[in-house]
Amino acid sequence: MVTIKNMADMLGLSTTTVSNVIHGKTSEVSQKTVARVEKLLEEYDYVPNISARSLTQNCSRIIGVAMKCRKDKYENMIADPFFGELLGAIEAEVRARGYYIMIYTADDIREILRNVLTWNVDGLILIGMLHDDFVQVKSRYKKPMVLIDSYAPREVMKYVNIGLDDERGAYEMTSYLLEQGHTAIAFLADNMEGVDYVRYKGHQKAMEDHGQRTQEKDLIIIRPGMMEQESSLREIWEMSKDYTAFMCCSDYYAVMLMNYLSDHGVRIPEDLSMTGFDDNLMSRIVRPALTTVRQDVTQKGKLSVEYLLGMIQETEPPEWNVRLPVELVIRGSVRKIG
Amino acid sequence: MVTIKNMADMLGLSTTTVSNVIHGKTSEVSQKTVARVEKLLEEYDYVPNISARSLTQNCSRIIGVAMKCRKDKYENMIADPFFGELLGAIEAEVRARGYYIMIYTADDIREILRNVLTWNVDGLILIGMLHDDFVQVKSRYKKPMVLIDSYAPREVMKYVNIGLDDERGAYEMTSYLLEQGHTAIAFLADNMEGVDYVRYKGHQKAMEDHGQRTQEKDLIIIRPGMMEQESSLREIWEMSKDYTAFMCCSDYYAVMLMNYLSDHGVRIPEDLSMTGFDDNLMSRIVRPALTTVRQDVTQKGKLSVEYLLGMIQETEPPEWNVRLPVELVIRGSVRKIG
DNA sequence: ACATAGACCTTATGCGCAAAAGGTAATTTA
DNA sequence: TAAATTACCTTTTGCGCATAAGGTCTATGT
Repeated sequence: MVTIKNMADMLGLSTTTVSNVIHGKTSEVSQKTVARVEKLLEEYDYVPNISARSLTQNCSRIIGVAMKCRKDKYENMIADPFFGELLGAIEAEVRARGYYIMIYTADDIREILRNVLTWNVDGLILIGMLHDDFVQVKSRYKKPMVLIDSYAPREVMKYVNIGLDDERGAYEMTSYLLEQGHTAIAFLADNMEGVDYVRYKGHQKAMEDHGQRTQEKDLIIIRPGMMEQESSLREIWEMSKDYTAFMCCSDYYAVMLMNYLSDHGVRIPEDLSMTGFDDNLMSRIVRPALTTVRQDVTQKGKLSVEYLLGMIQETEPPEWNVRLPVELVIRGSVRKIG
Repeated sequence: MVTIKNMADMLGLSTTTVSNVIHGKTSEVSQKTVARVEKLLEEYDYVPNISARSLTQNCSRIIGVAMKCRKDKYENMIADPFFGELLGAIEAEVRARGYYIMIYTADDIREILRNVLTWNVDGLILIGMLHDDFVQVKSRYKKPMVLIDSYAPREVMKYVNIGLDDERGAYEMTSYLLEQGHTAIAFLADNMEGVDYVRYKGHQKAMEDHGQRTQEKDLIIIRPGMMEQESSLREIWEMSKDYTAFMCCSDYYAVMLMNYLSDHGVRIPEDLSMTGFDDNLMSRIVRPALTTVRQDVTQKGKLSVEYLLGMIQETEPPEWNVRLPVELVIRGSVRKIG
């Protein structure tokens, strides 16, 4: 490994001078010396050691991307088209700005926290973080953070919170289903803590506004692994007989379900209408193509990096709570009835 | 940030003693002191600074994952289900073994190399690397490397090379198509340098073994971005009239194409049969479900980490050239003709 | 002629950690 | 009883880098 000292020795200079050239502080070095140093750096293709730099500057140029996930979902996490797209967008933007990303996934938030601290990351992007976990992170990690899809409570709003207008998205989707004559709607959600809770609220509101009421039994919580489990899928299939429409909180669930159901003779949308959320690649390639709520995942990722790097450079973000617009995308998975 | 020195000062000990406790070298420290130190470490939730450790030990516990990709594919790279799954598997395995991963993507291999060197990564996983680029990496990076889907030439076989039995996969698929009566087969590939070249060879061999011959015009090279471009898709659509089957080197291409073609009135498989490669989630959810060649991407990722970490710990890998098995998966996208 | 200011260097220091080398008692061994 | 060993510490050094604090020499002003 070639170091600044190597370069300095070869040139008969001090490390300071070489360092100054590297950092473009050329006002303090003669033109001639600058040229000599630059030539040698080029020749030996000098690359600084980030660890060393990180030690002195107390900044690592690393952006941490943390998402809590259950053990049984580890491998599927990044593979999930939604996360993949988001991560890809974040990665591209971070790299374009000369930073690096480090991905942390674990089911224990403390493990994530330990990793973040051990690397001394300059800023953190938290994806889908729940309240209790966020509080833990906040108590130990004092640098800038951006939350994505995290619905943190108001009192922690000193951190940028990027998400969708989830309530509106769900409201519009439900309204659309109602307009198409559906009233027996099952709502399939991940859990009732984060984003999906807000979506459910939007759904409820739309139902009420149209004179319908929601019942607890119509809310189906998808536990991890259920979509890959024959028995769970079967259960949902049996429930489907009571409904004319399934409203899912993600394209992934909708698509997996459509797949299973149509394999078992349920015709979509003739027997059952189906909607998703996100507008992934998947929703476009299935048949019937999925009626869903579009969000701009790339924009989400890009924006979060922009805001975070801004905060790292100590500029106040233009907004603390960003709600990106959603758009109803009508395709072929919903049938008009009645 | 709490450091070893902080801890030592609070206890009236030297940093060495604290460091020894941290590293479990308790034979050199009295029981009583060990207990005192451990209590304080726990209390303050001490986390080592990896940068500092990396400096002294000359190892970073980072595994670099590098893939070259063109500028116009940046954001789609990780989002691609194949890469997502692979990356997810690698990430899970690396984390389970106490290492970290850093992802490097760029269109210029020198930029990747610079990043790898700057972080002093302990080992490198190169995905889909072409020969010339690999030579460049090899000339500057001297630590263990594992190649995935890279078809490096024999002389560099000191590095573990993990891939599929691509030739066999393509051979079997072509044989199947021939058995179903197809002879007018177009072969859609990414380029003729890496994996796809070997697949094409397998295709050719099968054709020849069955008394058919391949012509240059039947080989369609998919340039980046083509699958997202109306004009290119239209071109391919027009070509489709000359064939009874399209054999694609990835599920992604097959699915995107199926999508476009069926939107334009081409019935699959009635008018055109279609096959993929990989057996992604996508291939299962499209209709008709895609006939494809299955590979175990998770196994691929896991194995590459296993081998790499083995090499880092200086054990010779059991194999230098790993060809994972492939399996023909027959679904509904190929029609029997004649 | 002497102070002052720049231009262009170097020396010294410390980031947090690991490990080699060096202590000092208490305990064992021959 | 002296030498050797052991148990349990500390001091010192250096990883590669950035930077504060010092140098020395020349040009400029009065």
